[in-house]
Amino acid sequence: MSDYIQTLNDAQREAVTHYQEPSLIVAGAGSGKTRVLTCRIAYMLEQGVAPYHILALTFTNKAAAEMRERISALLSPHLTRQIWMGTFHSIFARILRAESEHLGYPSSYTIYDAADSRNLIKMLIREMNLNDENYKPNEIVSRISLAKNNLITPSAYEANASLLAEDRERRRPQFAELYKSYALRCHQNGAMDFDDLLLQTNILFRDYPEVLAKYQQQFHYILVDEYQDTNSAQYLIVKRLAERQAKVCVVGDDAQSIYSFRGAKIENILRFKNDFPAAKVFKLEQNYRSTQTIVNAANSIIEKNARQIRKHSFSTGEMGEKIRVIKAYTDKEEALMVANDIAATARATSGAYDAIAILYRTNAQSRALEEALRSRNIPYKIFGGLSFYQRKEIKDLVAYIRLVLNPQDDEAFRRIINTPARGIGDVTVGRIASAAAQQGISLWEAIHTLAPEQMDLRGAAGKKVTEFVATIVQLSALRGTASAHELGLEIALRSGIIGCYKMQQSPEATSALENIEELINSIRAYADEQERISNEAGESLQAPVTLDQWLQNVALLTDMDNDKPEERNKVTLMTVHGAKGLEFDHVYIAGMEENLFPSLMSLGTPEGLEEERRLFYVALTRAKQSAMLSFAESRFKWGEMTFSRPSRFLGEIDGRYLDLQFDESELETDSAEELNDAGPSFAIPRPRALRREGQGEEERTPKGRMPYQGAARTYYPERERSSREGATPKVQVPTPEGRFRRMGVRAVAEDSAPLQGAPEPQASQEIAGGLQVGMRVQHEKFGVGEITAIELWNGDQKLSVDFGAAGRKTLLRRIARLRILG
DNA sequence: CGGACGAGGATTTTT
DNA sequence: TCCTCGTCCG
Repeated sequence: MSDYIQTLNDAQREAVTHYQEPSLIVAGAGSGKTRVLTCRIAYMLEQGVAPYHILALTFTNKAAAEMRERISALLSPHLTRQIWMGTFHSIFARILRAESEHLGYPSSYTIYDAADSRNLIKMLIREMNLNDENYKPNEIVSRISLAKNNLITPSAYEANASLLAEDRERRRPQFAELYKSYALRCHQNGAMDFDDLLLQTNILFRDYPEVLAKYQQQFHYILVDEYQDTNSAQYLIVKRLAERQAKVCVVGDDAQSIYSFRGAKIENILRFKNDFPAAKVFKLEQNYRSTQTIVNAANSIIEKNARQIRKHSFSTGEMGEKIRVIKAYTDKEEALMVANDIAATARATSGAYDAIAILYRTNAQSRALEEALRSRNIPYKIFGGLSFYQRKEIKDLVAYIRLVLNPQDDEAFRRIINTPARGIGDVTVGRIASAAAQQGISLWEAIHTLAPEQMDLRGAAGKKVTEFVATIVQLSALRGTASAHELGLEIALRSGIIGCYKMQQSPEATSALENIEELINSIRAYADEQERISNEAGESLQAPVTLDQWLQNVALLTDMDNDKPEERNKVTLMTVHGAKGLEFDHVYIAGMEENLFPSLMSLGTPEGLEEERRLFYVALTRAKQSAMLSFAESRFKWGEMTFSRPSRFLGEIDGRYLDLQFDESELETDSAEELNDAGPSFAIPRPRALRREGQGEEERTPKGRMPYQGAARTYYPERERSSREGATPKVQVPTPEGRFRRMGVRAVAEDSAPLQGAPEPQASQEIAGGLQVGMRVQHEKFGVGEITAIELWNGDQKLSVDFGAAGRKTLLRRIARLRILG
């Protein structure tokens, strides 16, 4: 038996060697899931299974690449290469290319990304004269996506009375029509969106049994990674392929299902035993990644979920340090405290920044953290935001390539017909479009085959269009002779994209040029790589790699894969979603607040809350050695100061594993209130009211007023009157913030000592009884002032105090230590 | 046609 | 706050 088998634990070994049976491998966080998967495949190959009978499906290119690499390390690359291994999307994109004729698509069909879909939808909404109020492009796109993921085709949609009724209720009765035109237009353009890759595969397998049979015979073994994240379309594909003979093995962790908003169905893994009654269940429960503290704490959270496959994760590692929980007054202070702690951690680990990650629920939280890290000279890299392939210059260049390779691609055409600006505006494009529609041809075919006059174009417009045609024709002619990257470079040059950025001197233009260069290099790298793979496998590539092949590949790429050397040894900042599958020695989870984590949007349903809890579970289990959780009592959100309470999740962690660096009562009371506040409505009213009132006041407020005040709920007319003092508008927010910041730095500088300024545990009623409008109070810094307004806020009081010369301040009762003078 | 400016909207996002 | 979209004007 091979060495690698010996190194597995019993549960892992069982899961690896029982490859002849349909299996569900429930793999807890850090339980060596990838290892089991790769060993299982390697073992199968060793046992004589032919690689081309194996289908291994992942969700990310990265996961597929990693697996391929690891199997190659165990066995010959030649074998590994022949495994059908890749993402759902790339594998079925490939199958769809081979079978495209059945569905009436060109085999070189284009793959639309999210932006393409959205643009097309927007255009259709405009064409159909649907008002924007009830037909918001994003909503339409996501509803179409939802339909496709649930295998509802346009005609099925049309025939579904309850869906139609739903649309009528939502006042968008023409949605079905819109969906139909969208699908039709995609088909005409020779394009599939991401969801189509799965939907069309299902249609193919449904309508062409002989095609299905072919692949059923092809794949004897089907392995699916991250099964908890499969959607209905993916589920059905797997089920269909497995119907005849294939042994299905799915690997996943229901506790880490965090993509329901993209159609993932946790039910797929929960009900796997029903679908495959013969399946054996293997549970990998030993966590090799984290300390006992972290594993136990994570267990104590996930226990609260009703729907799950019960398992007991355990660690035999060190107990490890407790999970620290810290409180900050503002998001800025939170960021500084985190940064300071990271500085200390890095010092203790001789500057191993890459062992550290800061995770957060929303990308918007990254800014404050970034600033704090910069101020402490801590190197960091940030994920999220625009990916390489979403940048304008890249999308433009790719659109040129698309059009050169697929003349049907109207979306690409529209994108570049006037990019860089060449004087072909909406009017001209409109005329081309109506001529094309009349003839039933694509936009490119129209300008390519029709004379300008036939499109109602004369003078300058016609001439410009003719020039454009000439450019594209020239480029098309190069297809036969130029290598892939030469053609790419020619396209970049002759399209004028490179020229237009070279003319500008801005840093943006420079970076755009660099990106273009990188894209062209990537074409070359791709071709070289393909060649290398062939050589390694002992085959010779019959034909040189074409740009078509690269394009088909690139549409499904994201830039998560390539880590540049200069990005090493830096602290990682990313959303919790982005961190799935990763691990770090030290993890900081910021923004542990109600309505943020768990997100406000998720609180409407119990399922939503459970998913947030799983998300938190994912976040915590990224940590190998230590975790620190933080929350802020106030936070800038969309330019407005908002106030929040600590996340209920903090209260859900078994207290034995926590090291609270503030008074425990703050957690208990807050989360207790939250839990008693039954029903889904509790989370919604407060912010709504907040925003509405804030906006209402804004109208009456001079411009430049700080949002801190604009957001305030106004119970007392005094407030409004005092807002007349526009003389010192700007000092109001910076001042309290500056105060908090100083306090924060001091608190962290004192290292592990409890935070200064932690409020005395005091019932809010008592506080309310203690203060009244008109009372005089003394503040340690601002001196003596008079209370002009009191608002109740999240169980605390927000005070407006006029300190005379020192200005008018807004303070939180709990935070500001005020002496009452009477 | 295209730049400039203001209003409005803003979870998470493997493909 | 910050990004995107639509409108207005040169």
